[in-house]
Amino acid sequence: MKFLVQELLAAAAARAWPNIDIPSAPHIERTRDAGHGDFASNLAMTLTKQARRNPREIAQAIVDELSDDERIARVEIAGPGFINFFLAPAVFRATIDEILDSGDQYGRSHAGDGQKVLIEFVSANPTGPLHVGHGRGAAVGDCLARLYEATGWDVTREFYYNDAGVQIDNLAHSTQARCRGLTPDDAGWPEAGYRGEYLVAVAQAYLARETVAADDREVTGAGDAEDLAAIREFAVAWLRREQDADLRAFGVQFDVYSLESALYSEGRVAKTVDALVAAGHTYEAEGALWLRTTDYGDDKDRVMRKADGGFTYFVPDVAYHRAKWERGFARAINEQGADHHGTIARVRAGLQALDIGIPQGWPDYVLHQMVTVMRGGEEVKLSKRAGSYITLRDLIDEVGRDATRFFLIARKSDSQQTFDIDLARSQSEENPVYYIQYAHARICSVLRQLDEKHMPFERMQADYSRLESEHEQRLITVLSRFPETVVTAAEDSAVQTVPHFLREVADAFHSYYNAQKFVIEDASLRNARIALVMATRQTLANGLRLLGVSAPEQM
RNA sequence: GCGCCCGUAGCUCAGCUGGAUAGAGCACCGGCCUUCGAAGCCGGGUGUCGUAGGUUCGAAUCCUACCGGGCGCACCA
Repeated sequence: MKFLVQELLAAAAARAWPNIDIPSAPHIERTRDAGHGDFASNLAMTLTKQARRNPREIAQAIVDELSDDERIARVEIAGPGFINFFLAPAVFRATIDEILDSGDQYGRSHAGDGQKVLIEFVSANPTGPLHVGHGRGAAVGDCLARLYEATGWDVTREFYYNDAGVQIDNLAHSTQARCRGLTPDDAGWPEAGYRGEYLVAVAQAYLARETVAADDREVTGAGDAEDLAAIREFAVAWLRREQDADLRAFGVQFDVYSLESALYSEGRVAKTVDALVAAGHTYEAEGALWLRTTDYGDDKDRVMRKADGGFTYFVPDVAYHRAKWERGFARAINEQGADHHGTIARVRAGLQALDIGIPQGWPDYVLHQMVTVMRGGEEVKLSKRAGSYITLRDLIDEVGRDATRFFLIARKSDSQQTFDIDLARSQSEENPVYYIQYAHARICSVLRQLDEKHMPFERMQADYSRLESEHEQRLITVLSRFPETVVTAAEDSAVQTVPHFLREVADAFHSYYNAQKFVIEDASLRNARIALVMATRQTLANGLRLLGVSAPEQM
């Protein structure tokens, strides 16, 4: 609906002012005040400089060129030069049919035009269970993926991890110590080893020669406490399996797993270094090989090859992203914790220095800020080494998958968040997710009632013109905003706008529910109301699906 | 010290590609179940939009400085 007004306006403006650059999608917004119509545009005001006229004159010229369209009832020029559009009531009512006809496709669009986008998220190294921060990444990343799918993109969900570095060595040594029956405070426990109890189970399974299968690997324990390489393989597979299980319980799955070790074994790291040297952006100093990332906006140059001959982690990062580019992803989004923001500038700089045509701002980053967990009125510290922290699994078990996902998505990802477990549990009824799910369940209940009373829905009988109450108008208007909400949420990576929107839908519906009856004799009115309510149910279900939250038929 | 993010009602947060009187929820008070589910609805008030400047016809929104909080600033990953 918004897009319709936008098109008409752009066309009229182009006719009125052929010599001026008119944006193809001029700024249009929903009005807050019904007296200002349904949509308003400030286009005329933005053209004052170019047109050298006052905004009201410009607006008048545009309005004069607006083509007649039965869907637009009236256009007004108001205030300093706003163009206000009043839509024909039939347009709003047509939304109901549009939703019912589209079904689970309502809200989907083709803006992405089938282009490939790679969304990398979670990417936790397999050294321990996933914690709440990973949960936020999983919720946000998966929601982004769903938003991109809904707007016509060909989405790949990817998980990148390191199975061979220093941290994994540490994991192997810690597991080996557990195999030998050591505990963290014993003599001989590896320095800075992972102290978590979870490694006891890993050690036992390894010694018992169990087979573990993660989504991307399968390993059988060798049972030999002296074989560090075998322990490493086994521990990685075990923890990957745990992560996969937790993610699956959270409703998140990946299409591709990428290994840092593969970048080495496939020669991509070496190739990247060679390419950077060949491009002339490197120099040797203090025994190390440096990349002049400052040429590309980084605040200092970065070491690529250390004095000891090893590469810094920055090199595989660049090699990895180069591979993403070469795989054909003109758009790539990295969802990660804000504590990694320092790597953004240097990864992009490294990609620029390759001189292979990668755009400056590629890839995109969506960062999420820290989640502080509160329990019993106290902050729970996230210390992996001490082994005491709230895992994603704990949260799912305690507050449920739906509430956890909803909660982690409901606020802007670049704001810090406090997750109060006690609050989420004890007041779970007041959690907004239930408010929305309840609206859905309530509608299903109404439909069941009608079924029992043998009042089947007959769309041909519905007279939408009888949906005149304020509640009905408001509900229809809110529902009509869904498609543009999805587009904007995807474009801006603003996942929190979806839960917000759903809150409004539920709000409009609950008010309506309390004000009007649906099980009534008057068939033309009844069917119209049922149509509206069914459209509401569909919109709620589609919106909840974007969040990965269930839409229950009863609660 | 440098960089990034945040600072909106008592609390938790929307709104931020500038727009017409700044919005929700929670909490608090008072109503509403013989009628489609009260996990609901209706009514009641709350703001120096961190501070100070600047740009603009117009600033919570953009710019600058400062204050406060968080996170980064390795030849660790």
